[in-house]
Amino acid sequence: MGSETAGLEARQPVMADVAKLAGVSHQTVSRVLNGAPHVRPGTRDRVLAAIRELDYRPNSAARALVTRRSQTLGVVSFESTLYGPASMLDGIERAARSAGYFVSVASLRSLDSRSVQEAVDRLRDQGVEGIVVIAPQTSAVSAVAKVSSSVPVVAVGSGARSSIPTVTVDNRSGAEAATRQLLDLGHRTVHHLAGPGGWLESQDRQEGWRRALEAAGAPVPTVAVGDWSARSGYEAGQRMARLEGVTAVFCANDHMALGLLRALHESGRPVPGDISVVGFDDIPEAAYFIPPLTTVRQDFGELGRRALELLVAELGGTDQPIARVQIAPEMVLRRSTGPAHRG
Amino acid sequence: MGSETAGLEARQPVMADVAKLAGVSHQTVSRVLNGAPHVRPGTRDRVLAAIRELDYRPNSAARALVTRRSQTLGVVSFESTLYGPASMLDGIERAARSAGYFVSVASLRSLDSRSVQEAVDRLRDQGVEGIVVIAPQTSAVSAVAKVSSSVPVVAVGSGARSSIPTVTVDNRSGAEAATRQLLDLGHRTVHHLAGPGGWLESQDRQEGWRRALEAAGAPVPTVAVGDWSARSGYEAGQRMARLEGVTAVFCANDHMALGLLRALHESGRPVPGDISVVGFDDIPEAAYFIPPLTTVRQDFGELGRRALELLVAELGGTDQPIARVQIAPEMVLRRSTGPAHRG
DNA sequence: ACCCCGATTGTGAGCGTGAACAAACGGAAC
DNA sequence: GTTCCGTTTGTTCACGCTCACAATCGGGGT
Repeated sequence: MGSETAGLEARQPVMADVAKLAGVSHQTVSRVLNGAPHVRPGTRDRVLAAIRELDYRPNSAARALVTRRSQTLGVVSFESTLYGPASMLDGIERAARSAGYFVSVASLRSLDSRSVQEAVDRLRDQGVEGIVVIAPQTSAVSAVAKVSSSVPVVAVGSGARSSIPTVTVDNRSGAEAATRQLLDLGHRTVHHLAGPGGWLESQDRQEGWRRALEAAGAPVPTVAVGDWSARSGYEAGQRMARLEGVTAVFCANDHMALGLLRALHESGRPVPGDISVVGFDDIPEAAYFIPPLTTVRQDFGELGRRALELLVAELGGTDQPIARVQIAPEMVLRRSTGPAHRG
Repeated sequence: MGSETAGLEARQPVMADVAKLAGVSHQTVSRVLNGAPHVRPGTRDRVLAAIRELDYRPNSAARALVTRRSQTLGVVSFESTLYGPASMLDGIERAARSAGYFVSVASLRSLDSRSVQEAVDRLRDQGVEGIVVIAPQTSAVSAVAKVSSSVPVVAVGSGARSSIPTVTVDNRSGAEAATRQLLDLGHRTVHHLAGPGGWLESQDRQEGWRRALEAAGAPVPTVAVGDWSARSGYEAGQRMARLEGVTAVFCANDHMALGLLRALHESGRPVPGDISVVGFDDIPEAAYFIPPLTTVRQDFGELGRRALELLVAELGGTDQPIARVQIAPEMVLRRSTGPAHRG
């Protein structure tokens, strides 16, 4: 039976069907599909015609089974709702596509090690060939480093001091540039609204800020700490507005800067007339804050792309040393910064 | 050879290895793994122990090959960098996970039909069982409807008048509520900054706005058109600031509202003193605009979740009629709206 | 005319799993 | 003690593809 059972519901055509229609063996079809050499052009054409006619599509599971390659990469991401992570994911996906890979995502509920473990396991169960982790928190990265058995892993957006390859923006030099920029405008010192503890970005940006101040011989004020949210920036801003001698603030990200701007506005402290503000990230909205925000741009898409390149290289086989790619951020000057008032 | 070749690099253990270690047949291992009945508890325990000892993980490709189910769903998304799409993706992923599916993403370069076709094909080649499309533009949705052969498709975020199941926010009633809100505050009429043509959201929100005006017997001003970006909102705002008689503006999204707020600010038109502004979406930043933005909240995560539920139901088999889920949006009152000034 | 070699095509095996069927087991009913 | 039936386990096959190898074809050299 089989061939003559012209069942009404035609099952998906398989390679053998194409072969029969083209009058060749299934192996020849396979050769055409995989671009193998030694196929006579005429034969190839007949096979391709048969493929089109049947609308045949190779079964990826069967292929994966025999080649042991799923053509799939996994992405673990944490707050994928935010602009940064979302952009990195986007960059990763595009790069993966052009490298011939599919992308499967697993988002993290929380940042504890168990949750990371779970996400990575999930992806491994699916048979991904490699994993990109978008999880900028110290704990997540170290959790991943522990887990990384048997599947290559690359961290992106952070994790510069872990045992796995990473791609990040140079947070330290970005923060330094921002701080120096303010000092150059004549500010005696620069206050800092940092990100939450445990995030490498927070640490690095804070360190860059501190270093710039010290290099200039400026006093180092107490650090305010937020949680990246506009709300936390707002609250910090209310506190700072009451402080004496604050003329410049470097915020660890644009969202907190947004909240800070509003708090200063409501407290009657004009920006930049009274206080200058700098952010970090350059989210698309930053140019439309009131006033437009001077900030440090990171190219998240590029980060994602580079991370994927790194992963693909690693998959390539020749195991190179653990790579640490750092991308230089770029200062974007807008109207939230100005010269220190003579005071 | 084979069994005695204790190769240094141990290959991934397979079911047979587990079976041998546990002293059972591979089929029994399979039964344990799939929770099949009729396995003696003692046997199950031995198998589980063997699985743990070898750190065995089932080969998903082999399973997919034989069951013809990949346990994978695809997501096609367009501007996945924006808050809305990113949140929907997040919601989809979470829901998929708890339904036992993996999620594979394919982002669109552009919104033409060819590009959509390409993305869908890509996912089908990967063997996804169903697809969620996050692509709120008319053309994309209709392209998908054409393509949807052989794989169930659900559209989310838009597409309320297509031939495929959809999950959306009720844009019309949201826009109506926003407009009515402004009219109730005493404004003679409400101007509208619409989204770009070709987007269903734009159309529906504009229609809701118009309907509310007509219901109140208010004049219907010319519509300004933006492209969702803050920049376009800014430009529209500059134009509106020069117009006579503008006391209230309903923007089709929060980003444009942000730009509009800045333009009004720079033109010396206080909000809400001179002009009231309402947005749509309630992005997390909206509460920290200057002034905080009154807007219409959509729960993007919920949209994603519902879309996935719909898709899973469709996969369930019993083909139900084409579903149209609409979620009610919610007005969020903040300080960007106030009573019309007398005069 | 015959042999050799590269180009081209076909054949068979096996990837790791689940499904169908068969076999073995063990207790209850007679 | 025998029969019957439900529980438990094993055997065999197929899923659709790629890989290794064998077979065939065809032209150039001798």
